Amino acid sequence: MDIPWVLAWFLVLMKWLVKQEPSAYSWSDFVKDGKTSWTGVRNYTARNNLGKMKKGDQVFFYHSVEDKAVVGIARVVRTAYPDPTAKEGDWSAVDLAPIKALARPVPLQRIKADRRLKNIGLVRQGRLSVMPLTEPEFRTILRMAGK
DNA sequence: GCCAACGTTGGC
DNA sequence: GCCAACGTTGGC
Repeated sequence: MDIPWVLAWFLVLMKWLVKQEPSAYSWSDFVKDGKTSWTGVRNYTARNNLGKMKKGDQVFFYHSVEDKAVVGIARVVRTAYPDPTAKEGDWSAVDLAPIKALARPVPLQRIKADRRLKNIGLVRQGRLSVMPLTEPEFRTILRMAGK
């Protein structure tokens, strides 16, 4: 049986979450730019996750330190390429573009309080800056944001 | 290859 | 500002 190509494509898309300190680069900076290259990742696990991103994947934008909340959704517009800001070493960047801000940002506190989200990197590995989310995890956060 | 020392991130 | 968690570095 053939799967319609639209559905097939939907099934392979992955979900991600990236962290950024808003004092360094905020969601509003991102919206103003319309697109950005996600450079500066210097952690192997995070870099490997960047490498798995596919064009069209959806990515939550999380504000660390000051806000501690998921504030928006972006999409991958260019897959991994060598990070131009890396003077040495094998580091990667991707290009992201904003889709939309969440109606209500989802604070870390609420994420931690939800049993369905207890396995996400944000909770289990606090320092990881680029992490995958399962489809249910992604939808749970989306629902918490109130459509 | 082990592990102590050190550096960084990020929540509290 | 503190500190836990984690990653990296470098001496042995």
